Amino acid sequence: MKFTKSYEPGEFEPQIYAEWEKTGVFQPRKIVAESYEAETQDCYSVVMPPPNANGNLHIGHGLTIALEDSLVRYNRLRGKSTWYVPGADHAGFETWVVYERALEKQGRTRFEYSRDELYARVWQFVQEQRGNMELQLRALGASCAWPDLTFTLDENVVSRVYQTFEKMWNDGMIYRGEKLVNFCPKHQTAFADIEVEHKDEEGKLWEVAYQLVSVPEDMIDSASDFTKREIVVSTTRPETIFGDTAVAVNPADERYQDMIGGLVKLPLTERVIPIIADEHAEMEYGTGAVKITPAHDFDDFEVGERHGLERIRVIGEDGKMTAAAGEKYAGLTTEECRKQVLENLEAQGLLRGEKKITHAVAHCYKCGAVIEPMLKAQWFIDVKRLAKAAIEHLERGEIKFHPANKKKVLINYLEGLKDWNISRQIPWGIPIPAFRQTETQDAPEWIFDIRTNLQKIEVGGVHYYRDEDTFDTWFSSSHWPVVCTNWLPGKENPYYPLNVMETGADILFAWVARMIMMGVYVTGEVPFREVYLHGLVLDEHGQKMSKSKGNVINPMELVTKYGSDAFRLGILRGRSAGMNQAFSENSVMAGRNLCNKLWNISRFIQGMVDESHSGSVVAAEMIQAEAEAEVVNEGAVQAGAELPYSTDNMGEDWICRELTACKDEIEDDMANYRFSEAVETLYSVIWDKYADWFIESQKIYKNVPLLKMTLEMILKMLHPFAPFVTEAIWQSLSWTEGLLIVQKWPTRLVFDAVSAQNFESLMVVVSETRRVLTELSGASKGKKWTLLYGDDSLVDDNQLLLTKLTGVASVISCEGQPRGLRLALVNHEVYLDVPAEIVAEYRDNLEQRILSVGRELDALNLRMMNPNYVDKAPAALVKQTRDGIAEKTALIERLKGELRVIE
RNA sequence: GGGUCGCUAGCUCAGUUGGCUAGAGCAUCUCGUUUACACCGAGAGGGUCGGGGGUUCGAGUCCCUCGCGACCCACCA
Repeated sequence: MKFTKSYEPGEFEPQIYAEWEKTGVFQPRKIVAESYEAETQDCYSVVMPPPNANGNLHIGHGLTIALEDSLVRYNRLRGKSTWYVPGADHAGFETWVVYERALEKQGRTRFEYSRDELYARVWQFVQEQRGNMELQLRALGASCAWPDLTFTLDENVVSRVYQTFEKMWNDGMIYRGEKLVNFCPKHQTAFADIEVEHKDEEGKLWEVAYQLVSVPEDMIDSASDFTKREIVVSTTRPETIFGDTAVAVNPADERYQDMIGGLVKLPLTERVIPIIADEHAEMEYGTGAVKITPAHDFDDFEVGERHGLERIRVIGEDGKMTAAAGEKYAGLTTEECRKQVLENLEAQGLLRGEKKITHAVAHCYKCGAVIEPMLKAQWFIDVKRLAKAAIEHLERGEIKFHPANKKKVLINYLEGLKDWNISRQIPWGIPIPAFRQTETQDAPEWIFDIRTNLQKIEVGGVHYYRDEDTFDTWFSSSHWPVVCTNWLPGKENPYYPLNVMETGADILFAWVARMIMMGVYVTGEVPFREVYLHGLVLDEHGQKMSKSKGNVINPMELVTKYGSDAFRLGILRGRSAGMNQAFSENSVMAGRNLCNKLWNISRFIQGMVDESHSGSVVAAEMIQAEAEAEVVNEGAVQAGAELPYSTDNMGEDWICRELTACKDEIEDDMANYRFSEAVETLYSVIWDKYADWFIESQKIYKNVPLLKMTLEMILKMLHPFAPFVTEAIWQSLSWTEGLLIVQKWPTRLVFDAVSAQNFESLMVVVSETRRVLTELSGASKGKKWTLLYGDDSLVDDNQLLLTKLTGVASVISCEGQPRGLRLALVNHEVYLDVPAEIVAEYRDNLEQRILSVGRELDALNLRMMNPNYVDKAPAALVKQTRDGIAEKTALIERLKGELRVIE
């Protein structure tokens, strides 16, 4: 391959990915087999949160892949047998909604088909749509084990879920109960608590008078005129009046003491209901009296339980009033009914007031419809036991969280968790393996059986009928780490628990909590050792992305435009665990620029390598020989150290030091999931250090073996984050072999510390010279000045390098006769040989500089004058301050000397 | 009602256990046709770290308090 002038990601990415995949490097080296001996230390496992099988990847997936794949590639380079298991989600409800919409477009409804027909149709639909997301994962560079891709409806998933269900069934943790559930009338299904969205909304609180028809006997005297009396209740849902079975007041409420135990006539009906005392009624709220509708309100349901009240369903699953509401109202929508009820109450003079209030209203998270609390027989899991065990493992510190505070948040959630409704009335999902004795919806006897492909089964001569409901997808996906790693009871599995679970912070409760509960329940172990939660990717202004706002960023467009690596680098930068953070194309552009920079660094190095093998080698060697003649390499390499190259100048020791520090930092960052910092470190070492200083210095002193070795090291270190460009370079270089993806992570380099330090000192000379030169450029544009030096061996040894880096005409000794402008350097005697009039022009700058250094000096002196500081601060710090004072004092003296020369 | 997080340069964010003159990317300004790169190079400007108080020799960092913003949980009729 030949190096083009700039890196074109599109020309490399597809082929490179195909080659990785083809050669099998994504597969774990160690597989789970009968004879496998566990060497957990060598294994590293991550499972992908499964994207919707028939969907497209969004920006959140892009972040997930960037994070997970970086971890996986980093650990692969570190020699681990990595297993990154990809997944695809049948996404029960999500997909069902999409399918039902498509069905409706054809003018059909779900009611025209049987459950099995619908299931088959959605299966077909998903197969037709499938595949995009998998291509997109490849485009993002996910180095996952494709042959092990797990679909959430795969046979092994279903059978594992059934085993758990059976275990829970036998453990008495599953029960069927008629309880109030969150029901979406649009989608005709129940939801778990976690799936409903509460939104504060404007509403109205009406006050309705209920006439008393009797009072308790012992109070007959005090309420002799009770027939004229009434009790005014407060309600936000007058349409549910037909379901009222009591009016509740607080037992401590003096206003209503004499009414407790009495009866009222329910307005608009002929029914008579009791007045009861219950803590649920708050004295301060509204009138203090509340109507109780056990079949349509979660609180009232509980009140009803406590008082043994009847549950009357007045709203049906279609969201319309039932016959129980009376023939005048049956069939009306709740909204229409409310209107009529209010009108009729008004007409009868029973409406006593109305005021605006703000209250939380439950909505379907998908369609926004108001959730109707509905009385339904459903399967529930008694989660107390699950939660308790999970909390115990969490409190023992078996899972490390990033960010750490999420552990507390999770425990807090688990402690208050209520029983979990796992029945869903949608056909697309895993059928619940339960059969009832009768054909009607509810039956006294249920049995567990996994023959869910049959509607009717026979057991011991008795017929049983399948429950038509499916599992909540979170019930099956809570098994994800277990099923993806093929965990089996009694069998060693070095990939379970996972090393880390990476997913969005938004599904901490819905998914992470359930995986932990289920993992502990099924395997007795936590399912993962660490959890990394990423926040939401917001748009560039910090706004949530949404279709309606039109600010959605498509990751695939960015990949096409700037390359996969650029996208990955861009999305990782400036991002930390658990935080919702803004994202813009700018950061992707910066990533693209880095890729191009590295590409050109490599192109340049390849050029030097080629040169050293060709005819022009003579010229190169001459320069090098010339350079070496000038260099007195004072810093000896550490005794006993063996180097794969020889260090000929200080810059080489310096870059070895910097690259080693970089390597250490990346290891530290990755151990702590500090992706952004790792990328930042690499960015700075490649650009600000390697390219700006080392490569520049290598234009004078060529050390080809070192150039090769350091470039390889950089490629390896950047590979986890920018896999394509690094592999493309690796493939394009003339001397490298094999695939970069399976190379060995670099080791520390040996360097001479004194030499490295000297180079840094020289860098200061260069920077100062450049700064002064730009400041002078106005008056003396285009002229090339000479740099003079006095008693300065470091400068003396590096004339060529200084000339190259500063762009001066030459660097020569002033031979004891200093002239021109002295640079404001503490440890060096260097002059810029400009005429006196230019030095005079520099006078203002000099004065400013003196003032500024003076201020710094004052600050240091002030610190030293504080006896407490000298006493209590660490000695090293105090010494530093002292040295600083000495340096700055000397510097000021010099600058003042300059000023005197000018005058 | 309970809880979490954030407020640092024009923008988006770093700043790990308190310690040199608070950093980066992008943006802005000046200069630059040095044969790896204009997806570049050299330089510059820009912050009383949300307000107030406290602890400390020393606070962006720890504590208290107030303000603003975001999010999560919760059955207030």
